[in-house]
Amino acid sequence: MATDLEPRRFMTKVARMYYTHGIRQIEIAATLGISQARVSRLLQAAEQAKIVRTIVVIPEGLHAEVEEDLQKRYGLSQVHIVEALDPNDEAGINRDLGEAAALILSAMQLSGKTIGFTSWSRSLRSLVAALEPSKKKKSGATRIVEMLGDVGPPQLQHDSTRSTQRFADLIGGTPLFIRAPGVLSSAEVREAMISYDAHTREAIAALDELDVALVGIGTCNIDAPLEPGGNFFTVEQFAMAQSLGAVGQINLRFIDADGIPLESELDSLVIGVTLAQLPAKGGRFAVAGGRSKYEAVRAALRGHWIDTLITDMETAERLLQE
Amino acid sequence: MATDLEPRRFMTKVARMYYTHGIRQIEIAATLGISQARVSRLLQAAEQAKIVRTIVVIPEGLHAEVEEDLQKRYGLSQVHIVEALDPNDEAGINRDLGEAAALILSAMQLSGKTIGFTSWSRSLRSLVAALEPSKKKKSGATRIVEMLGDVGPPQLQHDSTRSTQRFADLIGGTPLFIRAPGVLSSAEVREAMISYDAHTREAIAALDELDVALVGIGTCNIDAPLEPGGNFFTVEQFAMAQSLGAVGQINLRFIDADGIPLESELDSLVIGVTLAQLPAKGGRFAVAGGRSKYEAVRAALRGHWIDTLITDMETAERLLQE
DNA sequence: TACGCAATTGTATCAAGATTCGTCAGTTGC
DNA sequence: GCAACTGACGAATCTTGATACAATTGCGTA
Repeated sequence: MATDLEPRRFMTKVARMYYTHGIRQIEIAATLGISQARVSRLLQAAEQAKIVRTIVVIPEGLHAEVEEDLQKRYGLSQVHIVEALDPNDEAGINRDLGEAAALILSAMQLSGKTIGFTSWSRSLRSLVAALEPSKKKKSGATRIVEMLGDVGPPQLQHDSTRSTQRFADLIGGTPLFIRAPGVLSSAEVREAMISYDAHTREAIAALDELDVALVGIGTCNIDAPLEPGGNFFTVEQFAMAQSLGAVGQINLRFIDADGIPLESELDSLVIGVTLAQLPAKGGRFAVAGGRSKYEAVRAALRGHWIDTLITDMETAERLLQE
Repeated sequence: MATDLEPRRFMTKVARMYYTHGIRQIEIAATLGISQARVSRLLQAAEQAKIVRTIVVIPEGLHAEVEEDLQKRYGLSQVHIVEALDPNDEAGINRDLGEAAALILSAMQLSGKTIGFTSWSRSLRSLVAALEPSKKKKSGATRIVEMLGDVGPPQLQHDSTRSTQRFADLIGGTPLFIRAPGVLSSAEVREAMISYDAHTREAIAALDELDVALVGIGTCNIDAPLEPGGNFFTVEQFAMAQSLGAVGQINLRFIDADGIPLESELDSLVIGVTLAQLPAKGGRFAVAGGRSKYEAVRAALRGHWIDTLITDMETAERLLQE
């Protein structure tokens, strides 16, 4: 009888009985005339189908003190701190930061804005993975612009493109892709690449009109999934940047320990946002944490290249020391 | 050290480990050096403290067909249907409807609006009970206006006032109370009561500027927590309304089976919103269901006094028959 | 029609999590 | 200063929920 309800309906019914009304599985089974095992499985399915969502809200002001200190110290508009489970597990930290960032972002008013996105950043891809679909009205005026061309191996490029697409879908905007390598072998090739593709030109033009930028902060090393050369900097180029004093980079624009941009011929090889193009105060987001990125994050803060930071507790505390 | 911050922090940490990372309670206990029992208790506490929220999303379009049919049939802008566990349990239905309505309402843009609220309605009080605090910026311009004076015993009046207050808090607006009985013994007393209190006058004035109204739909009987007489209609008055053809009432304004307002001297005894004051199309909300209210809901729909309905499946299907 | 394969469901069992109960530390009151 | 009280905690225990496995159903194919 009740069994001939459509599966989704049935799942919802059971889920509501279990979670909303707090009825035990056996009782649900009894009233519906099915076995307890089935109830258990239906609940699993409901969770799988995202009918049931269990979220852990990080209470506002949990880390209020540290957050405020950081805000004052570096003149930031917003700071969010996530407690890391294991300070050594950078992948885990990135996931956690991404989730937190997703919550923060979904609470923001983004429609109509032009949003720069760095799809190769792991933490930002985590963000997208954690974003929940919201039924906000789609606004065609909202644009999601990639802020850097492709970097790394083809697999990563796929992931990146999918992230941008999904991000745009979830936020209800139009994605603008940069379908060109992020790093090229010479300034001439770079020019050629830009003139080559209309979509890319459109995206690059949009970089001048960013309202919000989700930037990636990186070290001066080549991280795991990236490969030197090809469409990325070579080991030598990184070494050269370091010899100029670079301690980190923001979307592949190198900065020194004080956040001063280090201009070099490397800049002319990159297809992507420049530091000067970053939006005005209030729209410069970074999601970055973990020990390896500490120097880079500090430099970015010192240079005021970001004003909204989502990071882990350990990094936050180190940023406050000295 | 920090007063009650430490436990919350701990709860959050454990909750994140358990729910977000899916670690078993024993393992959490092991890594944190506490017992499994404590982990279990912390998780309960976290749920209690609303740090962990488990919500059952009613998938969009689950009842699409019935909802659309209802929309067309009665010219409604929105219909939401909730599956009732037990069609006989009116209290349960009200809770369910309230929860659903809370979800819908929280997805709406309400800031800056003037919102009429009927605090004695059980389903609307359920709505408030189910509303989650949202960290939307408080807008002083948002006003929550009571649409009816006090009815029923003192306890109910307390609950009503608290509901209105809480609703205003959660939505981020200012509450405007009507601190006067909802039903008076004569038109003269009514006038006197209105002129008596400045707050009440202010609230009543706001009723002319409603953007959204959350109305209560009622039968022509005296429901459990209400008492005849005093600040409510007497049995005789209800009987009189029925003899005029009333099958229900919207905030104590009687209507017949076709939704035609039944004007009588009873109207001059009520301190509250009039049907003419209801906002324009799109802002007339009703949360009502259960067998007893069917006639009244149908009448309200026929008269186009509401255009957004949240009801239960059984009522919805009955509304589509005949 | 019979057979085989896969998907679905229930039974029995096992693991995970909730709860009971006794202990202990910190408070209150006399 | 010493009961009596209160609340937090962990070990043991009991309950609840997940799962392995078997039975059953449904369906396409020979």
